[in-house]
Amino acid sequence: MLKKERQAYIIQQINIHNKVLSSDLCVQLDVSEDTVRRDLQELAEEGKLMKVHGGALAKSFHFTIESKQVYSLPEKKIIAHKAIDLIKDGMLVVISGGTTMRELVNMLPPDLNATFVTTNVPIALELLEHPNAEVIFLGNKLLKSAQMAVGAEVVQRLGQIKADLCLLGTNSIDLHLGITDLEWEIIEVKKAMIACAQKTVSLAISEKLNSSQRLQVCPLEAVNILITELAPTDQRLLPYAKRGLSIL
Amino acid sequence: MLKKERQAYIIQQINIHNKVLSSDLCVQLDVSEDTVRRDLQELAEEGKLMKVHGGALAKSFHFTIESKQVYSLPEKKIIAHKAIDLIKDGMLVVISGGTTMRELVNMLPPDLNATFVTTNVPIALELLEHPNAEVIFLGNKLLKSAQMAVGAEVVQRLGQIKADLCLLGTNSIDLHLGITDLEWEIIEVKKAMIACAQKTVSLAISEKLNSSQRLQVCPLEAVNILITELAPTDQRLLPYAKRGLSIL
DNA sequence: CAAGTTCCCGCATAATCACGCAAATATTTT
DNA sequence: AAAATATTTGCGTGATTATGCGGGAACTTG
Repeated sequence: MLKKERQAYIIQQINIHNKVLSSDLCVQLDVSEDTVRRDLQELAEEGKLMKVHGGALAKSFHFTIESKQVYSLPEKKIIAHKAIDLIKDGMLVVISGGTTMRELVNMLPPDLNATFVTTNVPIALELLEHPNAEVIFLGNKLLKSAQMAVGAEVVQRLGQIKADLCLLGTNSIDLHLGITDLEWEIIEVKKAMIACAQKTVSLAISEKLNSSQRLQVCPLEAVNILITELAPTDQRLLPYAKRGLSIL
Repeated sequence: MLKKERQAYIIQQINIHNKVLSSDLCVQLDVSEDTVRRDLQELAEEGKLMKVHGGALAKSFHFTIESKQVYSLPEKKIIAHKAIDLIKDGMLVVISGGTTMRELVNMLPPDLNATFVTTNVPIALELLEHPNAEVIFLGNKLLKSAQMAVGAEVVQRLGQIKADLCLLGTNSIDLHLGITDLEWEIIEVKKAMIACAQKTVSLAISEKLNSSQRLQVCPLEAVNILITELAPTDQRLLPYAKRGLSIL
């Protein structure tokens, strides 16, 4: 096999998977690791990839990683961390949008092998960076304000899914109305998300507690788990625990 | 055996296998390696192949080795600008992915009132920034390498659409196979895009001209308009014009 | 911090290449 | 047709390139 061929193969792999491992390549290409490393180095010098310990990454991959880290409130990280523990290999997870959710996707362990269903464009993009996640985007008309797909199509297709988990970014939650939101079209989708999942998890910063908007997504009883940045024993969470929610 | 014969044979082998080894050729042609090397050098000077250490590669091979462009080239801006003129108020436009297309979306005039259909996540995100564009994302399983939705669902839903324009980011186009691409799933979607639109526009940097990949998206005749960064009168575009494509 | 990878460096080997020259072949001129 | 000229080819030689291997440094991970 010619050197250029090898290098073309490497680039191809990079374009598909966003990364390559030297150890994989030297088996696939049937050459020594040194040769692979030399190839990677050359390609790196030509600016076609980014060499890292153990292999190489697509250049674009690195950029998106660097350009993240902008919207990271420490509270959101805590919440995201708690929620990630709920996701196990093989699960089908429906997730909504929001910056907390983006943080969560960002922090997903790379070896996690789960399938994610979403209607939110930035979330989908973030999920695509994950090496092992399978991503399903339920599309239709996109709502600009929420950067997500909405409408009957989406609701209908959600109805055809049986998910293990529904992770809901939550704008407002209180004891009377449960989860509420602003726009009719968003509510319809969130309702469908909750309906199709076995367990519903609400992710909310503590400041969103005890606030409400006009339209109800679901009553408090429809939520199984509530995650905030607070300790589960915090005073403010007590009323929610009494209503039967698990607090994390 | 005559020199011309030998060289014709070499070209033939290149066309079949996309590569030749000097060592193979000197056995097959029963000449010394020097002769083979001299032939390859000549053919390389004529631009008919690409000489590398140990043999030669098809010219088209050169393109598969190019990695994703991260920054937008000025050529892409020229192309985007030409394409934008084709989009009028009230149109339904199907658009594929790629950096050129992203450039295009970015440059859309803010007062344009059109509807866009896409299956590409970054494009959708970009379109959402536009104040007046209506965006429809056809979703399903997402393909990581292309950051786009693929599969039967998408193809089927494209079939239900009647679009005015299909803007195709083009990886490879040549006179023989028309538009070609790398992955099967991408081709299926692009085919459906072309089928549902009244006019198909191919956007391609001139370096993509006369290159081909393994899988055919559509024959040249299915393309109505070809846009490159070159002047429409450029020599390199003449053969395409003769085949009935409008050149912009 | 300790084990296991991965990396880097220099060297040995083998393949490939470039160059000059002379023999063979083709082309042109006389 | 013979001679002169030009082109092509093969081979020898030495330079260049590609690759694998060993050993020690550097990094990763638990």
